[in-house]
Amino acid sequence: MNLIDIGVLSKASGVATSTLRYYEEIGLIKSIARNGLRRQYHRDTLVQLALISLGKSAGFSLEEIGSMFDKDRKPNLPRPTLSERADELDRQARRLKTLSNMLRHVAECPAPSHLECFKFQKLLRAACPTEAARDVLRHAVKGSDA
Amino acid sequence: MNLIDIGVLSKASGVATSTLRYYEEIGLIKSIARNGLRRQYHRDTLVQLALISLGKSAGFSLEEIGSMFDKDRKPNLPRPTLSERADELDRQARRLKTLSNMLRHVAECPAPSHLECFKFQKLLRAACPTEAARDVLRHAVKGSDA
DNA sequence: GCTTGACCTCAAGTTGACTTGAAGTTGCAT
DNA sequence: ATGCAACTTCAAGTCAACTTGAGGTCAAGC
Repeated sequence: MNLIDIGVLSKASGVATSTLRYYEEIGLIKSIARNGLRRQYHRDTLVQLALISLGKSAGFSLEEIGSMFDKDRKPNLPRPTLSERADELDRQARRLKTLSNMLRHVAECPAPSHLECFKFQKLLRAACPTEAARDVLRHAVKGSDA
Repeated sequence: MNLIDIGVLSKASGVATSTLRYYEEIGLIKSIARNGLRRQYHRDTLVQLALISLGKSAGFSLEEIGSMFDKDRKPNLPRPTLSERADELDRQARRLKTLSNMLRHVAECPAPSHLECFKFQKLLRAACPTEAARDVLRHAVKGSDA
C-alpha cells in the first residue's frame, strides 16, 4: 500500500496535521484519497515534505517552493533561475558563516570593546550592506568622539 | 558632529525611516536627540544597523538580536550561548550549501526523473529531517508502484 | 452499542515585522 | 514670509505561515 494516513505522515515528517491541511489548502501538497473523511497521502509526499522543509530553511517562501515544482511534483525551474537561486544560497551561506565567525570571535576576544578589535572590524565591515556604512565604520575606529 | 538625521541614517543604511522608528519603538535602537521634532541618531547606529541586518539575514528574530546587546550596545551573551548560536549558524550554512548543490545538480542532471539519480537521492537523504523520511526515500527508489 | 480519539470543516485568532494613512509640525531654500 | 518636503504621532492595516476553537463525523476496540 502506497497510501498513508495524515497522522502517519505527520509523525514521519514532523509536520503538524494542521500544517499539512494548510499546505494542501494552498496547493503545496495534495491528498489522493479519503478513507471515510480521512485524507490519504501518497508515500512520496514524505519526500516532498523533506524538500519543502529544506526550501523553507533556505529562506524560500511557500509560494516560491510551490513554484519550483509542476503539478506532477517534478522540479520545473529553468536552468538560469536554478543557478541564480544557487548563487543566492551560496551568498547567504557565506553571510551565515561570517556571523558565526563573528560570534565565535566575540566569545574569545579579550579586547575591551569589540570595535577596538581589528578582526571584529574586518568581519563587521564585510557584513555592511552599503558603502556608506563601511565608510562610517572605517572612521568610527580612528576618530574619537565630538 | 556625530549626530545624523533619520533621513540620512535611512539612506546610509538602506533601512526605511518607518522601520527605524519601529526599531526604536521596540527598543532595538535609540535616537539620542531631536532637532525640533526630528530624531537625531549617533553615527554608531549605522554600525548597529549593519549588525541587525546581519543577524536578520542569519534568521534571528529582532527580539533575539536585541537580547544580544545590553543597553550600551555592547554584546552581552554568555560564551556558551555564543558558541551554541555559532554552531547553529554553521549547521544552517551547511543546509543552504546542500540545497544549492541540489539546485545546481538539478540544472545539469540528465536523468529523466531526479529520484532516479543517485546523486540527487543522496543529497535529498542528507536533507531529510527524520529517519522515517530517509527510510521511505531509500525504499521509494527500489520498490516501484503498488 | 458505546465511547474514544483521531480525524473533518470553516472561521477566526496569532505572531513578527513592518507599512500605510491621516492629520499635524518644522527646518530650510527661495 | 511662504511653500513644501521631510519629518512627527498614533492607530490601523497587511502579509505569511500557521494555530486554535467550535461543532461535527467516523471506525475500531471494549
